[in-house]
Amino acid sequence: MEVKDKKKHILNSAEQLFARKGFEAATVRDIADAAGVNLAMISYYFGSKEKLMESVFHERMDSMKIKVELLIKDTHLSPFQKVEALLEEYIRKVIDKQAFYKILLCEQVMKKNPVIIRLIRELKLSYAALFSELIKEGQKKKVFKKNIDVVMALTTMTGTVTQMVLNKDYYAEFNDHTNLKEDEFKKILYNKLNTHLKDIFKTILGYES
Amino acid sequence: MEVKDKKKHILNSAEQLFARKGFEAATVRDIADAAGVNLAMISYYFGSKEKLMESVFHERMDSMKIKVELLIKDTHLSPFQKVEALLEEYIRKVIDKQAFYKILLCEQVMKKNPVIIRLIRELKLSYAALFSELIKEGQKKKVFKKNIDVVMALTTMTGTVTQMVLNKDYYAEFNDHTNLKEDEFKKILYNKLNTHLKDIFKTILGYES
DNA sequence: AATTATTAAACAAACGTTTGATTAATTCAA
DNA sequence: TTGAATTAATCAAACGTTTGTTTAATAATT
Repeated sequence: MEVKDKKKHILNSAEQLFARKGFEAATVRDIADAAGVNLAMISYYFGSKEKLMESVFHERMDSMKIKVELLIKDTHLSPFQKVEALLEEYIRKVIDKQAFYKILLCEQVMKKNPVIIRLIRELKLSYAALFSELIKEGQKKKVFKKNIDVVMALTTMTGTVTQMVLNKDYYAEFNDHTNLKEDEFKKILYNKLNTHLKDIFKTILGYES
Repeated sequence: MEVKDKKKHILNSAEQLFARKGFEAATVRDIADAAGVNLAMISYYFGSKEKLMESVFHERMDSMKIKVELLIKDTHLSPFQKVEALLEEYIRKVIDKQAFYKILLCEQVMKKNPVIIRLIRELKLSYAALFSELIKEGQKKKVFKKNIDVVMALTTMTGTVTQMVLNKDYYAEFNDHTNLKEDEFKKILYNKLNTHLKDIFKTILGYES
């Protein structure tokens, strides 16, 4: 196995175990075993357990950033269609990368690792900047109302989706989806979150379809 | 100091440290030091670190349950006023007990301790039952629309409030509230969440004021 | 020949828990 | 109320594990 593949294996195993057990409870021995590599390779490749966590973030954060320019500059889409696209992409990302979003959540609670805190901050600011831009455009075109609270709106978006990832077992139980395959259930979850948040954002933004 | 007071001291310190550092990273020595008691007292009183965590949950969960009967049976309130009351109480609880809600969040991610999982499950089911009851009443009186997704609605409620607790520093920064006293900021947070969620729930429930 | 990758073993530190001795509080017959 | 007997509370020290990390030897690659 190549070195790059081995590193990726370690990162994947670390991501899964950090999400399932938390940073402290997931031992480097757990991670090494899960990745099928020798214990010492983790220090050899990443320096330390802490830096391994930072590597997970560096690796995964990139895929979390939303293609800003593509969305902003697309003249074929209305402001609300752009917001819809933002919602859709965010929901899809979280559902696809549930493990990482669980880690993200815990790190936001602990606020221990300064490198990670900065990365999260940058991600949040980029979302806020993009969303502000979309809102301004909609307000200029008189389809969004004034005095929209950007942070509050994003809080509902991220909060609803994140909470749903945590509650999905209850949701499946409540709606008799326990016998569904994972992919099918994910699709239902995605659709449900999509229509739900779209409706909510119509209210928040003042848009009427 | 009396034994009961000492136990409460330990529970408080444990709650704070579990919220700040997480279950694994918060050591029993940390907790004992913070509570001003000898290390061995924690095993002596609570049996183990795990059972200490369970005691924190048993102690705090009670205050989390919403007074169901009082709300349901109050004939002076309209269905939406009851939903408003539910929202208000939930927001107030989370803002007041932020430390515990952070622990709650992490435990929902890890799902490690079976005792705690069961407690969380019971809490969620009690909220769902109460909320379903309110919705049915509103539908019978023709002020709420049909086909309301209970889990989804509650997910937005809990998700928005929980996420705001995590994002409150960004919120303060964005809205120039960094120089406010904690109590004043809490009040602003409470009011903002209240109006925000009230608006959202008007959409979700179909109520028009 | 020189660099890189891999390993089993060992490292010191920190962990939750227990021990055994000591002190404080409570019980209860005299 | 007294005072010995019993129980409960407290503590410093030590327990055996487990932790993340390092070492030093070996294998593979360049």
